[in-house]
Amino acid sequence: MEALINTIKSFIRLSPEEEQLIPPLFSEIKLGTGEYLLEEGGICRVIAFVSEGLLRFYTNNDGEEKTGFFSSEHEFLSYYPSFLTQTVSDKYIQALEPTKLLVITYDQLQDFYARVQEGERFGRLAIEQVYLSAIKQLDSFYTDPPEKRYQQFLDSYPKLVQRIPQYYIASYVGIKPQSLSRIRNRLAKKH
Amino acid sequence: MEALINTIKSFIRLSPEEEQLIPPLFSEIKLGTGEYLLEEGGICRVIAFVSEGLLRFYTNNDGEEKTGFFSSEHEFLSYYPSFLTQTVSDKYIQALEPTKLLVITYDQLQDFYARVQEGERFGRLAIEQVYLSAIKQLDSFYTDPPEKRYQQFLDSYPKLVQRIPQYYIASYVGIKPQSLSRIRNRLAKKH
DNA sequence: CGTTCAGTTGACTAAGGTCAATTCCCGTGG
DNA sequence: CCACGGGAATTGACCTTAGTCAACTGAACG
Repeated sequence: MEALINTIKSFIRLSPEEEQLIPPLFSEIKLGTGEYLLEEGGICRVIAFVSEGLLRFYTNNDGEEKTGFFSSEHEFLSYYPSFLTQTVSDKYIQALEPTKLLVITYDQLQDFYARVQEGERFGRLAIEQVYLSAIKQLDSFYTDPPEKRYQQFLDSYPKLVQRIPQYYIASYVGIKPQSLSRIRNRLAKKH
Repeated sequence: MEALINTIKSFIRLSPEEEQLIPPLFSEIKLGTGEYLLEEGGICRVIAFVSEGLLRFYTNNDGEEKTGFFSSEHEFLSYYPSFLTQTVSDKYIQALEPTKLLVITYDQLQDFYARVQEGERFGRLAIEQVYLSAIKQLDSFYTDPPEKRYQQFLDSYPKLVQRIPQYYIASYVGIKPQSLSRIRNRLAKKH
């Protein structure tokens, strides 16, 4: 909870009274490995703050899974297209490790917006952050070949590499596990 | 200007007094075909509302242009990663037709946020919109082959197709003009 | 009528996908 | 302690599709 408040404070100012407001608005959820925060056909009812653990966001197209991103400690996580409009989603958010989350519901977030001076501002800044990283990904998909995307993943998340099975990384990069294996082979030979 | 105010009103409520505030905050810019709203090495200093015309957003990677999106009448347009942080960008926004824009600068937008009751809310909702469409594009890049992406472009922007040269459409779809030509050929033979 | 440039077409290349066999790793049970 | 089972990862042969290079067509414009 302390990490959550500090993270919020890195976006906006919080008066001591406002700080008191925060804990009751969030509740803790625990997920075991393989359990879901969001499943196909469900609505993403919360924004989650990861206190502990690791999750992946993915879609299932005709039996083929595509991983959009991974979220680990001290990151906010949601599927905004479903959360913002409170409509049914076709995406999944799954824990890859035993995970602890602090979650806020849509209604409680509206409450936060109403009662915290710079609440709306926080909402805007937070979504800006998420938006910027989505753009960055989109950009990389447009311009970078799989090999470069893999290397960027290694560079950006060196600590996560050991925690994530290779076939999930492949699906994040946008290729099959076999192809990632060949790319790794090629890269290894370069050194 | 009327179209702009109506578009803002589709997001938030505006009191009559607040409505008066809007026009002075925006200024009109005209661009001829081929002229730029944003060039590489520049900072995106405004958010623009397209009153008339058509623009494309693109990057230049080693002499190869990649088109991110097109914007036409009554759409908001900016390159947020540069605008939000007011940092140098490596992207271009170029008019494909004679174009009229209503633009608001970063400072004037902060003014708007401060003086309009639901201003921050508008900022949040607006960026949410932009974010959702970015996600949709990202999703389509992950999952759809070029052929499908082309058909979706035809379906989504039937009116724009005649206004945009094919090689820009190819670069939007993510392939070379030659490949798009072959895809069009294949599709034509199906009917 | 010739220049120019978008668009098409053809031959060939490169890179990821597919299918299948094999190896590696790790945990379980005899 | 070792043998086995199962999923992950690798490797090989072949396929599919976009990229590349280049020639050609066709329409617009002076």
